Amino acid sequence: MPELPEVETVRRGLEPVMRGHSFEHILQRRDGLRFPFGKNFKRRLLGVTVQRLRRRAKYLVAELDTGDALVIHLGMSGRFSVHYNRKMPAETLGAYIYETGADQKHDHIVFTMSGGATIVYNDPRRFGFMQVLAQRELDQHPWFRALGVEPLGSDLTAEYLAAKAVGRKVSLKAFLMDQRTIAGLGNIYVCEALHRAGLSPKRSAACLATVNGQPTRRAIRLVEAIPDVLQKAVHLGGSTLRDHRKPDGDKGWFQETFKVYDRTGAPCSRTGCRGQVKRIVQQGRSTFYCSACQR
DNA sequence: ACTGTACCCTGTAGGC
DNA sequence: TGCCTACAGGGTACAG
Repeated sequence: MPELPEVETVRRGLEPVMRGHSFEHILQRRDGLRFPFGKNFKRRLLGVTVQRLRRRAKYLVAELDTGDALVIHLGMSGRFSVHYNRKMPAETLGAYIYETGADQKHDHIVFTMSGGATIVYNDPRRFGFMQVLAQRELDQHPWFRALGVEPLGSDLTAEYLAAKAVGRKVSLKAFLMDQRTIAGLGNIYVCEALHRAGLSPKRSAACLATVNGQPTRRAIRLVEAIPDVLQKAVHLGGSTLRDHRKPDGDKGWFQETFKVYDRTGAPCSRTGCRGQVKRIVQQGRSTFYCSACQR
């Protein structure tokens, strides 16, 4: 579900209720999600203060004053909701659910923070996961070790992409979906960025490699299109297809501006292009693109 | 080393 | 109404 813009939207919603506050109560309703939470999950959080909440790729990282970090991945259907103005001991979740009409069945974790906010993690498919890890081991942890550059920083350059693409026969779609290339892209934003860059998702990634030591125009177009589409999406609170919600419950609105994603059969929106959006399957996932203007 | 497929899990939409 | 299939924003294990 959540790609970089959705995770960043969640981070912005959680930060004000987590930063500077400690975990007062934790209701843990199962042993784990995709992976076990870990044996000392609650013990390493209770009474501990969150110093800051940052994002790396599609991970949320709550840095704690113990030197630990609560690391969270939302998988496909994970979402957080924040409830203010009511201090709710974890034991009273039943009452909370009754009051709010929340989905009890898939509410897996409830944090009650010292500042008074109640934070509920809901995840029907349970592809999400969270664990407490030592901050100093994060960089070498399998979840983080091989991640590529952040697309919104200054690290994403045509030269970087070109170097990564040398000799790669995989499709551009698969190349950009790979978190080792660029961290945080997913199906929606890869499709949208490729359309904006005018590149076919079927083309081999090697087409981005340098020619005579110079970055290709294709690589340059991509490193412009990717941050552009991500920034606009963050600005609109991400894309809500079904699950994604900001922690305050609002939807994201970027889906209203999709050029190709989930628009099979629609006329291509590029000025002067008379093509229409096609759907194909690559790596077992849908790809949406315009074969007329994406070459 | 690289590439593609199957799989984890639940819910929903669409065809019949 | 029900049943069936296909598909969904993610990542990983494995086979070739």
